[in-house]
Amino acid sequence: MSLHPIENLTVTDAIIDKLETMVVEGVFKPGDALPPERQLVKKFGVSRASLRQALAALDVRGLITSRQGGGHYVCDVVKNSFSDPLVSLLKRHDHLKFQIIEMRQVLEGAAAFFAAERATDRDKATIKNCFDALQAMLPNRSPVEEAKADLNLHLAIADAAHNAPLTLMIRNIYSLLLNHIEAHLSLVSDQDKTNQKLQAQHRDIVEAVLAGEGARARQSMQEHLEFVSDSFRTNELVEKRKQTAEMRAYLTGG
Amino acid sequence: MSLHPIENLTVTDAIIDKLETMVVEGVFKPGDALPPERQLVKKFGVSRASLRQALAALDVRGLITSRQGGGHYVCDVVKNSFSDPLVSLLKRHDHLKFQIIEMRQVLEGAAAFFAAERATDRDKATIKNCFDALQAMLPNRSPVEEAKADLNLHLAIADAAHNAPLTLMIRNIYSLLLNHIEAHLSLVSDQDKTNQKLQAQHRDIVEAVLAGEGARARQSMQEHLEFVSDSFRTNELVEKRKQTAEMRAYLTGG
DNA sequence: AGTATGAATTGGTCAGACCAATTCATACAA
DNA sequence: TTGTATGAATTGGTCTGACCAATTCATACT
Repeated sequence: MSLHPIENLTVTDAIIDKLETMVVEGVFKPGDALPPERQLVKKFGVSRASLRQALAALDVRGLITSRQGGGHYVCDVVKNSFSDPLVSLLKRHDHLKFQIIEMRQVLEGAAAFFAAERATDRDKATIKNCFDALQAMLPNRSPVEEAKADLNLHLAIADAAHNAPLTLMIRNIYSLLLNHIEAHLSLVSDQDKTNQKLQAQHRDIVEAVLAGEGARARQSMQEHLEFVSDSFRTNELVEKRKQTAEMRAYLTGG
Repeated sequence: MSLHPIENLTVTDAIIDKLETMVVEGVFKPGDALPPERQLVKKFGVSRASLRQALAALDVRGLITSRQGGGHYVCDVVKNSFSDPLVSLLKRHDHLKFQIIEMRQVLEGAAAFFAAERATDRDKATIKNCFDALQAMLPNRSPVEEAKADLNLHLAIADAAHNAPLTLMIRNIYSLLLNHIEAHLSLVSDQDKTNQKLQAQHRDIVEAVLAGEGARARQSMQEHLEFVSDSFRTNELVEKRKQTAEMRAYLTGG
């Protein structure tokens, strides 16, 4: 067993490649323990430092997990597709979420402004349809469907801004925040007061856009997102309290 | 099952978290070199092995790249999910350039607003230094240097907004438009009237930011970029006419 | 002035030691 | 027999210090 770093310049990269291959080829199956570090070191003829760097890399990639005193274990590789650096950053640095939401206010505010100034008749029809669909959904109370309809309205407005990069960016932000948005909407789905406010805000935005009043459209959109952002924060606190309660129950109840 | 991630038990994880935070917070900006390993070791009070394991993890995550004998460099993390699609779009459709410039107005306007509201004394000092440097450059008439100083001022303001995603996005847009910006600045470098206006606009922006007047900062920034954008268009037309003339001469002259 | 050289800097690797958590065989007790 | 302590062996986590290899940069030379 020889490690020939041909394309890989560093020993560490070669080890990563080797181990990765072995996992993929099924030499080590999911759930299996890797041989102990000191054994791998002998087998590969490398230092423990290099080996451990490689193992750290594989850990980050989600291929293995490690337990001190236990060993290194091959993971059930499932969620590897979600490897966007921003996603993982977002999970580890929660405050970034609110910075992104802040940026969303800026971008969607601008989109609403441009939409009011540039929307074609076709755009306006689409926006109105989305709004009607969202409104017709009130008696339903299906958070998932409502979230989808809500999203459609916002995207219709973004499209009407006729600025492709802007639309693209707004879509990206939505995909980043999708989980949070869905969670949030299902939390507030039974709060009548909140829902009424949201509907009123949506109506205001749509009216402004259809009337071609750019400044008012931007203003309404930003106030709307400000409200959503606040609700976000509030319900996040509620969620944390719930988790605390569950944890307490788990620890005391056995 | 764990409701929330267990505390960081290992030194390596703590280092990863630390460095990640520093990158995200903008302590190290994209393209910057990290301090040498031996220096970080002293600063963090950890061993080089642990530090290097953390660096390996950040490398896998795409936050940094390393060159032997060179150093560790911060990557443009947001590039992947935000501006990559933009690059291909821009190459395929040139007219998108002006839509991107439009978005630049939106983003930098917001950045100026936030900067006015949030800039620390340190931020303000940096902004003022950049402005002074730009102003001191007038007699020089070196378009390249002036472009760089101009860029620095805008980036300093973006940093002062204290919104990491926003800052990165503005940086990305600059890297997208860099060629265009340099070309434009060398075209207008001998137009005294234009330069005077640009200086006055910069002064107005800086004053507003330093005075903490958000609305005025945004307004000034947007007017400034509107002016730049117009100049862009004009000089592009000039350029096209030149090309047309050359083409005609080529065809008729033989 | 341009270039070449070599020392200093900096990342990459290695070796050996010790610490901390886990594992597991053994001995003991119910 | 079964369950449970106990403690040694195993195994991952960390530290130290040394050396190698690529890069960088100032210096001297042409």
